[in-house]
Amino acid sequence: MNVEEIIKTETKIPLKSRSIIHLFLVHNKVNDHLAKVLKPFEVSLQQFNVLRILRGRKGKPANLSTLNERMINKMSNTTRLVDKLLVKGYVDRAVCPSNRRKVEITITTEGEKVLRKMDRIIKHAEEELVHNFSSKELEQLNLLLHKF
Amino acid sequence: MNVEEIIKTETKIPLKSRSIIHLFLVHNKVNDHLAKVLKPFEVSLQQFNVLRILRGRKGKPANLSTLNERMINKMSNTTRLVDKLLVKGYVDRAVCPSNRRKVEITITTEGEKVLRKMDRIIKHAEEELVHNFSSKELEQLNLLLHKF
DNA sequence: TTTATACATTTGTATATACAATTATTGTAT
DNA sequence: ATACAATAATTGTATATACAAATGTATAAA
Repeated sequence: MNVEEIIKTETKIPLKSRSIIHLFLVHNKVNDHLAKVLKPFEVSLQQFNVLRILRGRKGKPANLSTLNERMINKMSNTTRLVDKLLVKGYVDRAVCPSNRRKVEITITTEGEKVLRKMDRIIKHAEEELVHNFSSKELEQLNLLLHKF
Repeated sequence: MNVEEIIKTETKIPLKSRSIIHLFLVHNKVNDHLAKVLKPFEVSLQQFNVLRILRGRKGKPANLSTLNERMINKMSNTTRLVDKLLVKGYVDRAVCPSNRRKVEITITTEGEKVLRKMDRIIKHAEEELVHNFSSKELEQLNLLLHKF
């Protein structure tokens, strides 16, 4: 993935800008690919992440704020995201009895079922995406990303 | 930027997934920051990129397909993006005389003027974002991103 | 108790984007 | 010249998102 070639510029880009453009290009590639493999399930990457978070809570319900905290893309409208999962039957939503301002969101067994299917596909996609990397290189990448 | 801390999980994430999540987190941070510094100009990062591409053509007009090619986020609706720049007076649009299917988009002097202002701000923002990196580390990051 | 403040979520609005369908123009084969 | 395919851009539709404002509930102060 050569940056200059992809964005079709003849001029050499300064290192700092180049790094950031490179980051965007790679993110787009990864994002597009993951979105594509989730397409058959008719869920977005965001929705998939919400389901994963809910499963990670092992039955303990999550309210919207905690959900938001754990999400990769902090977004303001988690309400509508959960709505989508609700109509698909993948999550339940109930008013929290101890604090009626809050809502309690849990994953349904149906949600867990499709999530297991998605897991396999996503795992495979991730492996494809990083197939050029050795473990050592991935460790190195994480160290560098950590500097941002 | 510790991944597990940010997404608030106790369980250790496998290296491959961790790398991808890390990539997303960093991208979000960078994207948010750049969008924020462009906010006062009321242009999106995408619009800024279009202006930069047009300037790079040094007067030579660009049509929508070439514009699309050079954009970081390939998007289907460049038309509407250019519309926004048009109402701001930053670009001109004309039908290509030699091939009336095409349009010719050029940056206006007003567009160039604001672009120069944005350049300074973006340069500064980029330097802030990578301030923890040495040149050598940035080179290394680029090499690793190249593997995607 | 009333009032104010903080909290948690929802809703409204504008913009962004993905994808498909449509329009207009050009090139080409017969 | 006509028909058909290819190209370039635009439009329609559904969904996504950012941001601000509004709603409803709980807590604290006077």
